[in-house]
Amino acid sequence: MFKVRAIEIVLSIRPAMNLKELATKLGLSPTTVSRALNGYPEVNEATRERVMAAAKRHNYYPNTRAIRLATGRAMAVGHVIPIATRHEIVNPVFADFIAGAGETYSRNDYDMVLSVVPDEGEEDTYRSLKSKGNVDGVIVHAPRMNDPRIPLLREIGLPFVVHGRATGTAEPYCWLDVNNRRAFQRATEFLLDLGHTRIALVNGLEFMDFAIRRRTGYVDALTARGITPDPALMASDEMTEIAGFRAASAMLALPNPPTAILAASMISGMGVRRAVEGKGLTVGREVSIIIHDDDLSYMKNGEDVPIFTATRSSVREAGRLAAEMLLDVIAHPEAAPQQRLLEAELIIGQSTGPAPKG
Amino acid sequence: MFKVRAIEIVLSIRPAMNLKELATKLGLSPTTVSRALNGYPEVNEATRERVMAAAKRHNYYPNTRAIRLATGRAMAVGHVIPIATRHEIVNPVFADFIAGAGETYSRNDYDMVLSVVPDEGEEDTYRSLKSKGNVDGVIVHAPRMNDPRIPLLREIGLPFVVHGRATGTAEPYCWLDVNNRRAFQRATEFLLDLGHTRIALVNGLEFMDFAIRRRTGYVDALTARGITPDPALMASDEMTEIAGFRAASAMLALPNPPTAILAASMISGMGVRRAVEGKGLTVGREVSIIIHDDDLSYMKNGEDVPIFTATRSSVREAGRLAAEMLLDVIAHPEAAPQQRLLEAELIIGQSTGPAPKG
DNA sequence: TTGCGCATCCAAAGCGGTTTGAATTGATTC
DNA sequence: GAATCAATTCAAACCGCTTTGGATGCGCAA
Repeated sequence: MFKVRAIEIVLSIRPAMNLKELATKLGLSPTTVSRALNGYPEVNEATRERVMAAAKRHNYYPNTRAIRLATGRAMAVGHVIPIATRHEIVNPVFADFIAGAGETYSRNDYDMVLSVVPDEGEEDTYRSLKSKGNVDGVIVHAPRMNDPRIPLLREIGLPFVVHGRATGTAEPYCWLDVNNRRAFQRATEFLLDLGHTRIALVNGLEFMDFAIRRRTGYVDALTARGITPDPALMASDEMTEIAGFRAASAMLALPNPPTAILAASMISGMGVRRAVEGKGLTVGREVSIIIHDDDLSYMKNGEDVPIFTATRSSVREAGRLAAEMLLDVIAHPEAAPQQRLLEAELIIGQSTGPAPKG
Repeated sequence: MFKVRAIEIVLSIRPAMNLKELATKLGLSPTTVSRALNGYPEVNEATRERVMAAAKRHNYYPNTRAIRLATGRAMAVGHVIPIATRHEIVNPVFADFIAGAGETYSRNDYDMVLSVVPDEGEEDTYRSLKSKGNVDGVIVHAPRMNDPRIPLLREIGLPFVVHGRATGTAEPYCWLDVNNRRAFQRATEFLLDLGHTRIALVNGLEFMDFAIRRRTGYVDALTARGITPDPALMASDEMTEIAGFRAASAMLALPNPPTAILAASMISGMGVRRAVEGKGLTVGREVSIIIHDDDLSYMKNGEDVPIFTATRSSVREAGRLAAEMLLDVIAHPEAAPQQRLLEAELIIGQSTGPAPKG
């Protein structure tokens, strides 16, 4: 009994083999072993193979902490998530973005570190992340108008990529965004082409940059066809089922109700649908609905919910691409800021149809 | 122009002040400065204050990478998220758990590192996390029956805490779980007390441990009152809106339909509600519904959705507590495995009422 | 034969902290 | 007045890797 236990303890306590030990075992210097493993040219191919084999055999893994200190790089990327507001991790869209970004980091041997901090501590977090050297760069989530994080990050010299854009920021910076304006413009045009003229917008909160752009696209499309946007047909609220339900219910109760509704997300779209059906109307006949579909992996349009006509853009893919961009920025800090605009595609589903005859 | 640019570059390139520099500036040895900052007793209080002040003034932050190498601790905790399946990050519940855990880590100056890896790579990930020394411990998510990760982690000696339990694992291990069996037992009893006898269960996938326990609780409660569980009233599927809708619709179409339905989550509960209303029935009168409510921050029962009667247990709080447990295990690796069972509370909402008179 | 270049390999100096083992000093004890 | 002790402080080793600046040996042109 005691004996067995002692052995276990020894086994679990024995530290992992390190470079020096491996080198000794091979009768080589740590320098050569390190170079052999890292693919440097100044080492004999036969030697390299011997080293690689030995490393595998003794399953040697270089200690990440030592590498990080020696190279001066963190090999890690940060995502700072403020709590208290209901718009971040809280938001189911966020999880998919993180999943996408995480795939990229895994492939490149980077760690993804999430910092969950109180709202007011976000700036301090960036500062300390930088000066303590925990990460090589960060992704900025959910930009707002004149977002203070952008000048801050530039000032402290921490590489970053913004997911979305911050209206009002003058200096160029790295970002990756979906063309929200164009997406909602196209969706609106699609409805106009179907003969709709009373088209409503159930938007997200309009201090978020993407919501502003969506409204612009919607308004532009209407205006271009000579239709004056009706404030009664524009709502702005959280993107929840109940908010969608309420906004749509109110609009449908108007003397001159909409025949088509644009919803900001799948969830609010479900609320809109409930409102329409609750009025005894049929979606796609009396009332058309178009949603924006982030292509969430746990809630596929047409799989988990009936097929909505939608402007679709995978937020997970956006996560992958934003992460790639960030790694690139980290590798080439002096390069000009990259910017990338993804286009959403218009998916025709069963929730839209010709405008009902007056 | 050039001048300004040059200054910027110098500013952004100048490395952060380090211990040695600070020590020199103070006319002290690095040893003393380090000790002063870390609260060791063998340093004069006057000196300590001088050091603290200087550190703040020059805003010195110790380099995390160096600390990690020197102390041999990663000061980081891992969460491994397999992709490909639809049950992890993918799952909106997961985000809230992570947020809760993240709060704990922030408070304790630990980093939270998320590894998003392909399903089949999960075991290798744990191995490499351990041998490369990236983390001091991990949280195991979504345990299944006879989960292979538990023996693996024990074997490689990486501290861990399981969120949930793994039926079939013999050796004791650390876990934190909600008493799912009791929660569903109580919910079922509550319905029985209201006079219901045809009670249905719309469960999650039953290879997940929590789903098994919930069914047990449900079956036990029925059996204890002399009611034989009816297989036609038990469904098991993804916890999506559409799955809830389909399962409930099928049950309500039976010759002898249920008068009450237990749903595994808020989302599937919404599907159940849609099915009930779609049949022209009223929730809380003809059909009672009880859901399990994870108290998700982006979807509050009674705020974003009408109030359901529910068994409630905050998954975010679970994240906080599990993280605390893990930090404790890391600090005292030799201690006996901790285990903690959280009780869900029964929230009485508007979705339940007395059984309709036959 | 000498010298140069190339291919290999290695000793040692970092990276920026923590921690061990002593040294220094002034006060206390006998 | 010598020895002892507690309070402070420091020099140096160490954590495990990378990287600089040589060595070493050998083939080959001069």
